[in-house]
Amino acid sequence: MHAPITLQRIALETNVSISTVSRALTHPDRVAFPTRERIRVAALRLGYAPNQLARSLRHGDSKTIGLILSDIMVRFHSEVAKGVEEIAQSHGYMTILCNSNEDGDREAQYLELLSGFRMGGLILEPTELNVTAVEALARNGLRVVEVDRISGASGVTAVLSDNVGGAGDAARHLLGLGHREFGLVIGNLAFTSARERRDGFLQALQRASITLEPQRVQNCVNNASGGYRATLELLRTHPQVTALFIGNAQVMNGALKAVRELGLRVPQDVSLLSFDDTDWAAFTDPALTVVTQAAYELGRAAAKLIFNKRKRSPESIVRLPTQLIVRQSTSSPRKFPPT
Amino acid sequence: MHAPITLQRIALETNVSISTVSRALTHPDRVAFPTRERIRVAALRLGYAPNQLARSLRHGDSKTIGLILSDIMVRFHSEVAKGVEEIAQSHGYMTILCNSNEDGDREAQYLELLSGFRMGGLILEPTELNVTAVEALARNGLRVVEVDRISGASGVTAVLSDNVGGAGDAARHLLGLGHREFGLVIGNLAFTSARERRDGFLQALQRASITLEPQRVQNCVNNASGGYRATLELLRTHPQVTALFIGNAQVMNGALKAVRELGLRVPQDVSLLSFDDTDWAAFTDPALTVVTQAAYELGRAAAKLIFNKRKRSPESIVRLPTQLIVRQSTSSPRKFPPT
DNA sequence: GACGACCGTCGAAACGCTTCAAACTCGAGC
DNA sequence: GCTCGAGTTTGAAGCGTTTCGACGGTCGTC
Repeated sequence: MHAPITLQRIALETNVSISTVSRALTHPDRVAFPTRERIRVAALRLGYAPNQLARSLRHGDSKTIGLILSDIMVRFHSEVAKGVEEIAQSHGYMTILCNSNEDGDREAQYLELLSGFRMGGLILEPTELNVTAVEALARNGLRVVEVDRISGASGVTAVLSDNVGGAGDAARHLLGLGHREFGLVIGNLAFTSARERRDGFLQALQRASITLEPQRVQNCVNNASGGYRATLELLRTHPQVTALFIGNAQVMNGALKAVRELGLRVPQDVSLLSFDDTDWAAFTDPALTVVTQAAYELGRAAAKLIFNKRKRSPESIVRLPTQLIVRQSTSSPRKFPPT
Repeated sequence: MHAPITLQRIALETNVSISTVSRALTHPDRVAFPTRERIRVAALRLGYAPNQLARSLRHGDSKTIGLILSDIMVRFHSEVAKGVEEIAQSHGYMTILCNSNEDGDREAQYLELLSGFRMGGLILEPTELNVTAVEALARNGLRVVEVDRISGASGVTAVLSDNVGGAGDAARHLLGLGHREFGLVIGNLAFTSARERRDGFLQALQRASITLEPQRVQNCVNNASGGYRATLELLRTHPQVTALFIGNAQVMNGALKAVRELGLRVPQDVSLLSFDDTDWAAFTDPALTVVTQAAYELGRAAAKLIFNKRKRSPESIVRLPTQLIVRQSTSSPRKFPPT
């Protein structure tokens, strides 16, 4: 409960001025050796830790970057977070993590608070509700990088998965197995990532001259119960479906539950393929065929854009490839063999 | 790239002093209505966001709490993080998240940096390598709460699962099924959580007059490959084992892989029971019997201790109950029926 | 009509740090 | 002996905010 140690205190102990203490600790070479040592030792003894607030205030930059995620408990997001944190740490920056919970108000609140921290940069998984606020930050010179999806704000860069390509791979895999009756439980179509996955899948089908009625594309919230309900609904109204493309791992969780409850066997009765790999995808029954995103790399790439002082190319979009991992949840359709 | 908006700027625009602007925005009731409105409108128009650094410097407290986790990608940890963030946010605090990766140096580095932020509190999953640093922080008046495990530092409080009780439940469940030949793949025994789980399990066995040779308790690093190797080793040297108690979900992941590779059927050949529930535990083949921790609640409880200004009871330990969830990975032993 | 009370506003100081220009110290050079 | 300059150290200003004591004007009261 002592008062915190300041430069002032060290100055008193060592009989030099505050400015000398400051320079001894931050630019040791510009201070005579004996003085420098005396100060160093005193600082160590007293357990001096520089007040980062004062330091940042003076510098006008706080050596932190902000990270606004929708839900840290979702593995994809935490993987992004770890990538960001990794790069930030290697540049001596700290990461301030905020959970928006896909809530526009909360996101707005964080945006305002973070902008008051004079951060080195901001990385976010945006909702589409605060476009003007984000644009304002970018216009004020803050580096903003969107990840996973884009809000449409101008002046920001983005790091995204190649959703169209990944979904296309998924479609081609299923087509190759002979499927012709598809259903999509795509997640929340409010996000560009979901829309891109849908479009990528549908485009690939179209090349094979297959079009899908809109009712076969289920929009739902990005969690297990959303996926559960949407899957039940889709399979109830379209029992002829032999292959389900699921938009992300959270939704897949609910889809699995639904399929089990309906007593459908995977992949004999219905093939299942989703975006996002997880620790457990290989251990589920059956092991899941997935399109995996390079989440960790997305985070790293986003953070690198913050620190890449050179290239000031606004509004560029970086796309990272996805990868199809074929396991046991997809196979040729039994109900409706290839025509 | 405009210079950031400051009180000064608003003062100029509205022809009042800086101090009046400040009061108009933070204590509106102490400023005459017309002035207050003029200022409010100007601030809004200019997009003023208070410089939190200056504000915090002045206040001597930065409205943030620090959170040092070992690995945000592990679900247990991210769940804790979300709980912490939830409570912090409800108190108007931001959470600064740092990943120590179980690396003592990195933890030390973060401890120093964070202490310079004059935070409202610090929550960490401690290694045992920085006890003195943590004690110093606590002595300086910083509220420190350890979560999941304890470092032994004095002056800090802790929020932990009832590991002994949970492991005891696990043991009693397996004993009840008739198992007598046990093996433990407990994770990293450097942590109190792992030691408590081991001890809880062994104590329960002892009550049933069963003692375990030390070789049947495998220490390993807390990740899938650690669990994989340890499980292989254990089952190689003790093929008579009919039930495996696994220390956490990461290790369980590797254990599952090992058991599969050995061609053992679960639960016919070997029963599997681990700490930590996950999204997927119910979907693995077979669905996993687990002892689940209230991770989210652990995080919330830890954060509440930070904000609980009243009770200044140092070194208290809060224990949260665990729950045994019986699924299909445990059954009566086939190889060695109950004696 | 003068005095005190009160409301609203202002100026200045302070939070802890960095940095620039100025000042000091010494020894070398003439 | 005095000057000059290199090498060190110092004082002061300023980052943007909050807050305290002071100040000026208005109004009620006697």
